[in-house]
Amino acid sequence: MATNEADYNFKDIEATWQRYWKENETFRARDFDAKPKFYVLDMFPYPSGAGLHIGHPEGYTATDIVARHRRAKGFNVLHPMGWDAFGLPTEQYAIKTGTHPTETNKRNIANFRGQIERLGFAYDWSREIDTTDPDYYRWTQWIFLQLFRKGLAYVDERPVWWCPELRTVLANEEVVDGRSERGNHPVERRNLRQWVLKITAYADRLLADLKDLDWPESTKRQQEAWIGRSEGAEVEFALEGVEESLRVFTTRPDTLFGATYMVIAPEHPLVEKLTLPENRAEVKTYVMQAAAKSDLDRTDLAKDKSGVFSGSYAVNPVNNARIPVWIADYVLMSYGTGAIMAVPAHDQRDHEFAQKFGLEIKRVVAPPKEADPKDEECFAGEGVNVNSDFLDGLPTAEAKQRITNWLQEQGRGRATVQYKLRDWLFSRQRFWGEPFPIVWVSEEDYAAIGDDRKPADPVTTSRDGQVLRAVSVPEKSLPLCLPEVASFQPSGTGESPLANLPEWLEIWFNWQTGEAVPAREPKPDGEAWVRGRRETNTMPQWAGSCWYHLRYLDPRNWERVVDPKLAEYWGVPDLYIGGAEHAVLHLLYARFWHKFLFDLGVVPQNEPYFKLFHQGIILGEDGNKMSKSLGNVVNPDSVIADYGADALRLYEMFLGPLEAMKPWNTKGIEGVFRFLKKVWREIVGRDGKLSPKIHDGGETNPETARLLAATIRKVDEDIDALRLNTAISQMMIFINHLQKTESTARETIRQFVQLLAPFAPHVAEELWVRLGGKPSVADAPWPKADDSRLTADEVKIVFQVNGKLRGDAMVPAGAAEEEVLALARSHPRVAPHLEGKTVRKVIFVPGKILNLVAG
RNA sequence: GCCCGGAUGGCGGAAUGGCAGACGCUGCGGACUUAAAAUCCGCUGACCGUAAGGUCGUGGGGGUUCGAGUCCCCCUCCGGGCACCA
Repeated sequence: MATNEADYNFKDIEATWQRYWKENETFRARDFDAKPKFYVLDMFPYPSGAGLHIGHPEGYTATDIVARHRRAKGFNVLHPMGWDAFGLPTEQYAIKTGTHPTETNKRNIANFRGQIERLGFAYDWSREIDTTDPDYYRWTQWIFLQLFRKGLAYVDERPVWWCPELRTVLANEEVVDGRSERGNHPVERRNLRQWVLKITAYADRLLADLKDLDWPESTKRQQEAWIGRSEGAEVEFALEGVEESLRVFTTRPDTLFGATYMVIAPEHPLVEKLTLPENRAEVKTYVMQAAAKSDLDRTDLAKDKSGVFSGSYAVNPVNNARIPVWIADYVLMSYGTGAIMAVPAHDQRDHEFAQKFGLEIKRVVAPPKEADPKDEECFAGEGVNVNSDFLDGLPTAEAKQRITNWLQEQGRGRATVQYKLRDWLFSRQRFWGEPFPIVWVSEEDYAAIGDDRKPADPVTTSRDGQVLRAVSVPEKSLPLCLPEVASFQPSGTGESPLANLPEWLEIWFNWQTGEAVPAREPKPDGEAWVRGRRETNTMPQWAGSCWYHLRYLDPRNWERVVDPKLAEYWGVPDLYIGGAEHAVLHLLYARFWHKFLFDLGVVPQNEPYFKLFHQGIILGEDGNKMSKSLGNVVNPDSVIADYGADALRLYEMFLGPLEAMKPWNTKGIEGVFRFLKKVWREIVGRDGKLSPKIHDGGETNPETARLLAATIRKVDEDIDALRLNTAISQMMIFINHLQKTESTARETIRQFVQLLAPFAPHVAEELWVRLGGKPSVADAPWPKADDSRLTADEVKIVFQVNGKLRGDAMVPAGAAEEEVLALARSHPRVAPHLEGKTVRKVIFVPGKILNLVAG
């Protein structure tokens, strides 16, 4: 017991019970316990220097309530917490102050952990993980090496997003409207050599398996749209005067007869060959302009079409029509084949282009009669083919089939599927990330190195004219730790600060043991030593969070990512709660890695998160997003100081539906604080002893018994459905009722305290003890609702006349229609409305309503 | 432009097609107090009415139904996502 105090002293109570939970390891999850397991996971935070935000406890409280509820219901609950600690702010701080990120990180984590502990969450801290801990990133590197060996990690020079402010490249997913997702800095296209993960190899599965996931529909749709599967056909167009043919992708092969020109992207490899001498100057200018255009300009909302004629012609395979080949930046090199057949009569973009440049528009699909006549000009819908020779009269779907078969027979095309999803750009030019466990060696040395260090197809680059090939360091030698650096500034050459460390970078490398010595020293003896250069890129912040849900199962395992028996026992999270902002970043990447690990046999499930829920955003009191500049930021520490953690937890849940965006209201927290004080007063008398209202023996007040049963049932169901706001309302109704009663059975109030415990655990522990319970209340089995109390002898029937409420009456539960009808007719408020009318129809819903239709 | 989600008192919100506004906040009135705080009690959608009671009312318009906040169609506004992806 914390105190013998008469008043609700949340400070003492919360400190006491937090200490109790820690000392007794109350929330330790037991491996292989015979109870059914329940794994509930929060998206782990980035431990920023700013400390915990008021939004963090929202999701964390929700999972905590679920975890404590499940525990009370007899589950072996795993509820862990950790740190997604690689990231830019820590590194920026290091650049500014010279403080090593490890130092900053340690401090920030201690601060975050303290804040989280003061909220009283039932985490199993023995499983705490930190993505920047070499013991953790060792396994991030290990998974990368498996990807590398399977050919799913490769190096490619390609136009990538470069952020000059951050001095690093960013993935597609990290760029929003031409700006970096983190920090909102402008980004530009640069051709750079980068590590890329072949997430596209999993595109079909990432899409198809969405159907098995219990996720918010909007998030599933976002992923679906991001993966962007479209079925269509590839068609080969012969080119005049050029040997190569031009391959295009189209989703509308049925409109092939309407193709009146072709467009290739300015970056298309055939631009040069297709440009006739007299067009050269113009094309060159255009291509250069397109290259200089920022992507924001290129995808500008105005979308003013531009392009130039190459001078060359292609041949439409279906009718041998000669059609001009244009170069235009509305065709993207990065999608499909970088070339299209333009059908201006049936594609909006082609139509705009054709109009602007006076190109032929040939209609080949007749719209259905009900189509909007203003679509006459350009009809992109489905209809019936016309002007299409052997396709005439066929509806779109059949025409597609027919022409695709024809192309296949002619060897001029085939059915294909395209995805919008691009491979995942995986390298960053930063210090504070996982180093790639990769060494670059010469072609000759590569040949001598064992196959278990290489992918089937070599990953190759060139440096200063020399061809280099990538080999993995031996798994046994992991982790490859971040070296000490003098400066955290990126190198001036677009490489990470690691490139500034010749001792670390240029090495003699023993490919069998992973040992390395600086290259300036003499080559050590032994056959396995080769000259090597380390990879200087580091992994993006997403890497560590791709698999952290697995490490919690077995956080200190030195031999494996996770013990298969533990992976089997705990499985994947039964509930995952976190923000919706990760819909296509973390949640897509983690699915990819998890599926890959499934394929390797490391885990027995093919998806990491079957049930996902997004908590909403808590806005400032003024209804705006909380921000320092608006001065509307609410600090959790000061709320805890003023009202306590229990009140904060309760209030965040009481604000509204968990998934909703809702404003903070300082007055509102006083309401839940008042509720806690009322609960306290019902149990603790003014003298600090048990309230004299509490009696032993059974509950004597039938209404109390009924309301208790209803409350148990509602709180139970609401927690399962994450309707935590209405669960709290119900508890308020219950306590308001108790306040009006003369006396309450000890057992009644004990059960109520159990219901409160997941929401306000500290005060519940304290009251539980004061009621004679043995700590912890978390160990007490969840109360069962006495359903017999819920079936009343009498029910209220509402009387309506013509659908309007006119009165009500209590009737015996099983009352027959005739009885109720008689009551209604004679009801003083109903009768006047029936005067002079005949009842034409009676609708009777037993136990609910009697509606008289009269006229 | 396309795809989602939403709109309910002064505010946050509640409501298996069946009493709209639970619960909380705010406001008003009252009790306790020398006083204040705290606590407790009552009222608190709009309009008409002394009252009993009545009329209206869930963004707007239409529909289905004995009955619609809830289901269907159209529109407005707000939020989110995608956006030249062929």
